[in-house]
Amino acid sequence: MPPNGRAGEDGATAQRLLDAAAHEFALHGFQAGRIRDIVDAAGANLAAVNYHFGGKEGLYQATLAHLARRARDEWPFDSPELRAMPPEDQLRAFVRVMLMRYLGGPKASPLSRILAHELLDPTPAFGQILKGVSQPQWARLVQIVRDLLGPRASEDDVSLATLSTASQWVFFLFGRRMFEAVFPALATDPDVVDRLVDHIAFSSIAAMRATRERLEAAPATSRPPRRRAPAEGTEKRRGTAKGEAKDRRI
Amino acid sequence: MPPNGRAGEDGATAQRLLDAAAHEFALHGFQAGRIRDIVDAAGANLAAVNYHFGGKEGLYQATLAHLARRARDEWPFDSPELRAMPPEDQLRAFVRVMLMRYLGGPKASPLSRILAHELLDPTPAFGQILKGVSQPQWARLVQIVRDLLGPRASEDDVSLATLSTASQWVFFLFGRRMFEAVFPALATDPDVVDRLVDHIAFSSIAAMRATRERLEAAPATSRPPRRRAPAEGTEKRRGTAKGEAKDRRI
DNA sequence: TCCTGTTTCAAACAAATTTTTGAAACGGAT
DNA sequence: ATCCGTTTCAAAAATTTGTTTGAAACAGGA
Repeated sequence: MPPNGRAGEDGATAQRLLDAAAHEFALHGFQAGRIRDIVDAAGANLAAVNYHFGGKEGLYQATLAHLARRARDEWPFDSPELRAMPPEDQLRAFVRVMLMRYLGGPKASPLSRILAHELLDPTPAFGQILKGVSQPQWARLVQIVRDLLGPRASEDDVSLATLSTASQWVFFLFGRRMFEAVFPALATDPDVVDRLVDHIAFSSIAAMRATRERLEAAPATSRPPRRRAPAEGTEKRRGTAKGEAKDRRI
Repeated sequence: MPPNGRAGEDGATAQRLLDAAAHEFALHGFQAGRIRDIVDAAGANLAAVNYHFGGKEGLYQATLAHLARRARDEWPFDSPELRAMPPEDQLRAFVRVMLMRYLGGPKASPLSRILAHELLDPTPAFGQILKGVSQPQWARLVQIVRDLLGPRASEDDVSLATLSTASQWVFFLFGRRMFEAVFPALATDPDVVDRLVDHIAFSSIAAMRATRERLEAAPATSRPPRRRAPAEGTEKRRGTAKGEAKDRRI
């Protein structure tokens, strides 16, 4: 009989399963990820997943924990040395780390891709991964942006500028294939990442400088001039009511 | 016996199936989308999908075709009137259309979300949807950006600026949940879309203006100053070899 | 060596999902 | 009214995929 189901990262098999699971879940997400493919890649028996992790969901959880731990070590986006630099350089360093995570080829972070799947079709683990992985990064970036925008910037100004900046690398979390298809010349440049870092840092800083100038010119409001009016934004979710099948989806 | 399996959009049932399928596939993608949920939502029998579309894959194909046709009509991003405006206004209009597609609540385009799923975990339909849906939009945007950057801009300059601009709305194709979690104040503003349009247009134009100034100041090269060096970018795909199960995935 | 707890394995099992089937309902034309 | 092609339906097969099982292999210590 299995000890309790609850195991973590002791045996060599369990370790190989975690690595293979990271790959598979990164590629296809939780629901579409096949545990048969995982055990094949890990050279393990089908029952190993249940023995070591108590099931597919347990393996997923363990994989997330495993990856989160590794990501913190391998791609630090914060450090005392960084904090000592001017905000422009802090931003540049931040951009580099993020782009390496997303475009860094074999070194790219599977966790990022899993987060992408969770964003599109969340599982119960969504909240946890958002809080543990994304929030710290956003918080750090918000600090940098606030420095760049200066004291006149409102919270919303900072939020908007943070979004615009981050989106320029978050794009590659999803859009790598689109990038390669639409801009093949750029995408095949061996220096892509460097050129992207340069460009994103340059244009983000330029945009924020312009915003700062606007804010410091007009002392009254902080919202840019409006032109048109109406909008809305809500959307349905998959109801947990309607006694349907298992709720592997949120 | 089914006529041939090949049907399109004649019967009322087939139409309802298409609508329900658009919703389901937009939410969960092809693989995770359940045909049982589709027929339930459409008030049709389980066998109807096979009768009318020859199977789940046929329904998916038909849904894509159906949505592509509708998207062209409902959210035009190009027109003679638009072309007559100054490029700044063209960009603003473009941003608005795209944000409405992604954040427009019930009016948001299911096709966009399906594209998102395809980007993350492509099916054989990926090429078709990229070519038919995305490419025209990118091409139009590239034109606008080229106008804004002026004649000194190289192809790569245009590509980079296009990416930076587009990424600011493409973000919301995937990141809506993140947006809501990280910037709740902004996300619940009833005027979000308008504020985002204003901000994205403003900061994109500011960034491009800065790039243009840089280009026109230094006549020689067109690449911004470098700082660090190395990088790479490749990644494995799921091999079609290794006689595995059906290749619903690419 | 023998015992004991752990790990691996092939096969069976179970649950969920897609596909098929054969009959019934339907609707218009003869 | 009857015929015939089309469409719908409930039920059953087939497939895919996660889980369980019972035995065998393994490892370390009495």
